[in-house]
Amino acid sequence: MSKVDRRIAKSQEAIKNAVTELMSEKNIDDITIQDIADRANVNRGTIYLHYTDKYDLLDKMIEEHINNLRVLCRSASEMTFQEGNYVWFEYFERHYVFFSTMLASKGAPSFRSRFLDLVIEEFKAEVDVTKGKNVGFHEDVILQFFGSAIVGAVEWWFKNGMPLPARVMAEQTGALLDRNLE
Amino acid sequence: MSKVDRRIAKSQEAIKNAVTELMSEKNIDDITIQDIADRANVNRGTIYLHYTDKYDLLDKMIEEHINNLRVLCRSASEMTFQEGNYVWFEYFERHYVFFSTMLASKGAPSFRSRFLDLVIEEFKAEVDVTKGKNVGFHEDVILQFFGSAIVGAVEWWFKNGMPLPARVMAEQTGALLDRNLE
DNA sequence: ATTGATTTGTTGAATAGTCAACAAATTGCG
DNA sequence: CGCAATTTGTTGACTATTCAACAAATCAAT
Repeated sequence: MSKVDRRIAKSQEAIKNAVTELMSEKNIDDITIQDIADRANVNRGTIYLHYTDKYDLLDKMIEEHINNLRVLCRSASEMTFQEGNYVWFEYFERHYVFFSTMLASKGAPSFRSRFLDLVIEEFKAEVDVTKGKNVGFHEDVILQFFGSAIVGAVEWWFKNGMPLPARVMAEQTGALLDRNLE
Repeated sequence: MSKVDRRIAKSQEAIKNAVTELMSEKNIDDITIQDIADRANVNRGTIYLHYTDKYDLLDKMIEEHINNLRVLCRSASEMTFQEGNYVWFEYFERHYVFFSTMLASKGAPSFRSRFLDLVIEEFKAEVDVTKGKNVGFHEDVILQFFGSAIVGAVEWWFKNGMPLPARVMAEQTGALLDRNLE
């Protein structure tokens, strides 16, 4: 919580927003540092002050989103799957541009698996899958199975331009998880 | 023209936007410098770096808008009144929050007269009102008459929440001016 | 009027951002 | 391929912004 200098916060915010915008327009490899600087209204040198290169910047952005989701998870640990999922889907909605380009085929190929890892990690922490209706199953099978399921649903949601409200997505995926994991 | 340090431009832009936002929410006298700094996401000291106080800041904003309108006028000097007015009304529309709070009774009482002065000044520069259908009239009477007319129309437009598109306002006021001044 | 709280305007030191210039690396095209 | 143009990453000097601290001014209510 140590107070970050306001200038740093503003510059990084502008830079990250610029990247997400640009990524919805063209492939990451076709984006130059100068493009980012222009869009962010920041001197090119400022970017090097915080990131070693384009990919480091993207990595840090991914890292940050993953971490925000992790925090959301912790704060929602006492909720049902339906409520908890809604918190996630709200976050997705708020960062639509980022997630939809990230999950689109050529955003950052690594993102999908980072995302899946997080989902599974959180399932593992929140649910004891070896009790109840899932006795006898191998834990990793269960986790991989339902982790992939939820990630796939999210992917579908973005690729089809969020055809359902976040609330509905949360309720339906939540219900499916409840039915299988609680 | 590109010699203003980027940081100065960004800070001033943020500060001015913050003020227009805040002015649409409460009276200028109820706005503290800290309010502005918070909204602009800028240190309080930064404001004093550019403006001596709240009212100086507001003055400079007014000055700038008046001047922008003046420049627009020059660049539109070869147009008909209808075309030229459209340029103005587009500018009004783009800065809706500012103009509507400025022309609202409690905005800045001085603004209306500054605005009227500009309109008259530009009429004087663009139109020879003593020729044609206006021979025999006193120039200042004509200028004051039609200056007030256009300012009043703009005022009405803002106070009623821009009930007509800028294009229509420009066409109608433009036609009325053409009929009387050309 | 006397309090206590908020806002103001100013200071000085620390630092983030700017800008221009540079060489090295990469791209792209005939 | 080879060459020109662009992009990259780095540097150093300069300056705008930040932040915390301060006393003075203003406000609000008893």
